[in-house]
Amino acid sequence: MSPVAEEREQQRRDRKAVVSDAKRAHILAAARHVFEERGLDGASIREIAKQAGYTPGAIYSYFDAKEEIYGALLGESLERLNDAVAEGLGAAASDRARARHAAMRFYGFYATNPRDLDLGFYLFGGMRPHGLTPELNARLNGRLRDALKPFEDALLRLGATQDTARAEVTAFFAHCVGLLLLENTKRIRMFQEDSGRLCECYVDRVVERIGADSPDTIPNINRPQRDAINP
Amino acid sequence: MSPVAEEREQQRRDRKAVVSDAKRAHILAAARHVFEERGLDGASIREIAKQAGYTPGAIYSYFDAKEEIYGALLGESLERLNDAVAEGLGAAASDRARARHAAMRFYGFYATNPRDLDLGFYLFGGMRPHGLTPELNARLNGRLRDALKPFEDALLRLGATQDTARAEVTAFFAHCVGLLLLENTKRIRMFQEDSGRLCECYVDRVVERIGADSPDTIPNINRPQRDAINP
Amino acid sequence: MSPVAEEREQQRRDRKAVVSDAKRAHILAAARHVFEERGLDGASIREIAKQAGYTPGAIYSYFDAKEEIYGALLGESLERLNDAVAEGLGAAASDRARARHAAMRFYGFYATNPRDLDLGFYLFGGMRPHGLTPELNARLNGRLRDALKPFEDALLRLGATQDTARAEVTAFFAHCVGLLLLENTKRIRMFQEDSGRLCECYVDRVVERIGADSPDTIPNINRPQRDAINP
Amino acid sequence: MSPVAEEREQQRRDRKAVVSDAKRAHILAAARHVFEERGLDGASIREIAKQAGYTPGAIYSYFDAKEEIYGALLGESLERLNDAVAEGLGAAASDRARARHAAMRFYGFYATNPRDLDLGFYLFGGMRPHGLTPELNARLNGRLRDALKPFEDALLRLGATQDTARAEVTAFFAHCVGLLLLENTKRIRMFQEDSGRLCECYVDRVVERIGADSPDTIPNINRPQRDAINP
DNA sequence: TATGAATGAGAGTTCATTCAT
DNA sequence: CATGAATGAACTCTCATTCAT
Repeated sequence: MSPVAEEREQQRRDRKAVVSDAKRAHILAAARHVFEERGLDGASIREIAKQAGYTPGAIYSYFDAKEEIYGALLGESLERLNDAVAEGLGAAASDRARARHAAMRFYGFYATNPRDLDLGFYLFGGMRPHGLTPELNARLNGRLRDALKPFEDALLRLGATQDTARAEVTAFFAHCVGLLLLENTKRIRMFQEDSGRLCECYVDRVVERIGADSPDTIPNINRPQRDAINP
Repeated sequence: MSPVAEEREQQRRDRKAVVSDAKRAHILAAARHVFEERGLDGASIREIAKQAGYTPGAIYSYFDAKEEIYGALLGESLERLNDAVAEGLGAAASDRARARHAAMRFYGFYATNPRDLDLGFYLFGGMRPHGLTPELNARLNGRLRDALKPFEDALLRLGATQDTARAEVTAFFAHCVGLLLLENTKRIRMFQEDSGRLCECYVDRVVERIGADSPDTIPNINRPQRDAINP
Repeated sequence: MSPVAEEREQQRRDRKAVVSDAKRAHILAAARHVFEERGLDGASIREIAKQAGYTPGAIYSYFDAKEEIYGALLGESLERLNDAVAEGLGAAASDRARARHAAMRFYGFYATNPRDLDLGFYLFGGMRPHGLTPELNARLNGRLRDALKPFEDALLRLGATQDTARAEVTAFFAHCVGLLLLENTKRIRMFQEDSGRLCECYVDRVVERIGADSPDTIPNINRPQRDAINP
Repeated sequence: MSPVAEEREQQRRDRKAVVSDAKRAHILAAARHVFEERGLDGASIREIAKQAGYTPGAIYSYFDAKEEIYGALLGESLERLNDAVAEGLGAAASDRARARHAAMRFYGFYATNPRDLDLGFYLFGGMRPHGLTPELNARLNGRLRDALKPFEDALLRLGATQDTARAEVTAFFAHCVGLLLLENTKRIRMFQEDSGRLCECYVDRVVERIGADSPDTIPNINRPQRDAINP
């Protein structure tokens, strides 16, 4: 094939790939939509296909199995999470602020997009052979950790040891997840509390504890009373 | 009807009710068993009936719908939870100890019986028309709060205000739930942490914070270092 | 339970069992019908159910899997085969006649019911996990051998050794199967031959060969020329 | 069009035809491969296309339907069968040897390539609208007969009449097919016999019977005992 | 010629639920 | 009270085939 023809061929392939990717994304969007409306169990291939304007069989041109769709959905979700955490992080004026920002952004992402949390737990929980290969699993795990990295880094900068930082991040993650679940299932109302405020409280305490010896560049005038969650 | 006949009729009804309750309990036990072995999705009416020694149709003599079984199961689960939390509580030598005991027992129950957590979240999450009437829902909510009451009471005794105690209990509940979920989905391994230890840490901090002015009757020699989770 | 009640209960169970068996047989008949009309591949659960006047799911009250239907069909077929072979065998006047009768009845059964041959080969060929358990397989194999037993016995009576009899039976079985297949696929026409006559020829030769030293009680006047298939 | 241009056009057409035929053959080879590995049912157009390095749609440039592929495959198979039978036939030292050679080669081909037998029976059995036109059917039938011709000729040379030869060939073909089927479905093991030996036995008997009056040029010292299959 | 997305039909199977008995 | 057959809808997934590009 002549170089010219080769290039044309390449262009054609690219064009096709672009279209194909767009359609895949479209199906994924439909899947997310269905999933948001009817939950994970209600999200059948039929329903996803219908939403996307396809027949069920057509879906299998883009995904090998239903679980692969979920895998892709989770991957996408984690990317958005990372983006959300990173956004505005550079503007933080101090390590304390960075820690708070990173943590609250993490929380905020899932507070705003509750279905992404379901997705994460469903998939991280138990997956069928297809869809979540060990490699994909590792990659997704990595992206989750990535999203918590900024918080961890800030803690380290505040003087925490590696071990302490890791433990605090883990505990924070758990706290977040718990609050979010309570929020999603409306359980938090039962306790007449606001999960966002509780999370902020928790993060502040962690930051105070870790950064006790590291004077904040901008003194934290607004939050003097930290003896109890509810002053 | 003569008073005598009326009494007899009542006795007959009572007898029937006792038998019926026993059978209901038996089916519930079977359901719990199936549910523990195969998870929520794997637990079909057929399977539960088989386990209980019945045919599928028979189940509907005792429960109106599958979800009602789950509701009953959750009710039962919450009773066991309350029992677990109460057990040995009287033997605690101090309010600090009572607080720790109540909290860790709560955690321990779900750590030991992970399926009960699933159950709780499945049902508290979203339920179909049958199965979780508002009244039942309220009752179950109440029992959940009951299980956290001992912890709350201990905090109050340690000097917390009503608001603080409620907030701390809520936050603790969330923390617990988060840790347990991470544990169940093996996510906690990802962070190379132990959820039990993290929970203990969390509880200790709460107790220290609240009980700062209330000297423990038995000085807590074994846990002097509370500056960081990972010393 | 009183003996009377027990007996009644037993009767009720029997009645139910009879009805159930009849329905099972009805489904089997429908399956055989579908199978005869559309072949093994065309015989879907849906089609069988429709034929039997059921919805697809109902079939699974009687059979655990599609292949179990085939298994049952084959079992039934082999019973009919055995019956066919046994019929009129007692009336045979000599061992030679018995041998001929047993062999030709075997052939005749499959010549008359070509689908039963398909069934046998499909199932004996390769079966999925369900439907043809090793035990069932062994039982079916046994019934097939049973159907050839009368022929084998007759050969033994005619003086064949055990080994010779077994080999002759095997060869006869193969010959039969080959002829029947050619017949069913109309290949035999291609050769302008009649498979029934060829089979008779084959059997006669075997009988002559084995029974050479064992004078027939009724001299076989009608078949003097055995030098070639086509005299 | 000028004669020159016409010739050029013809050349172009020829070139195209050659290329097309080569690709067709390539697809056929892929189909055979798939079919050998996964059987008739497992051989999907998708799989064949993948093996051949094509996409499913491309296959339809060369074959109108899946069944046509099978038809072509069978045609090819029969050519190979004819080749196999012919090979080394000239070296046979006597008519008896030729007969034995031709027959056992026929048997050997299918014993070695069991899938070709499946193919033959699948197609010769029942075919859908496409794939096996009467003409193709006639041609394939012809090739099958061709493969049996050498055996028939040898029998004629040994003195058989036309009718006898045809009948014997038919019977042999059936015997072969039966043995091969028993072999393929492992049924022959059930009888603890070896199908190859049984076939040889059968052929020897036919040859002895037919060639009784025609002394073999090379006396058959090695096979003196022909009174029973199992001496 | 080749692509590959898309169709439409269909496969086996499962399930909660109902209901005559 | 208990049975168990039956429903009807749903499930994921596969396939031969078509067709615009």
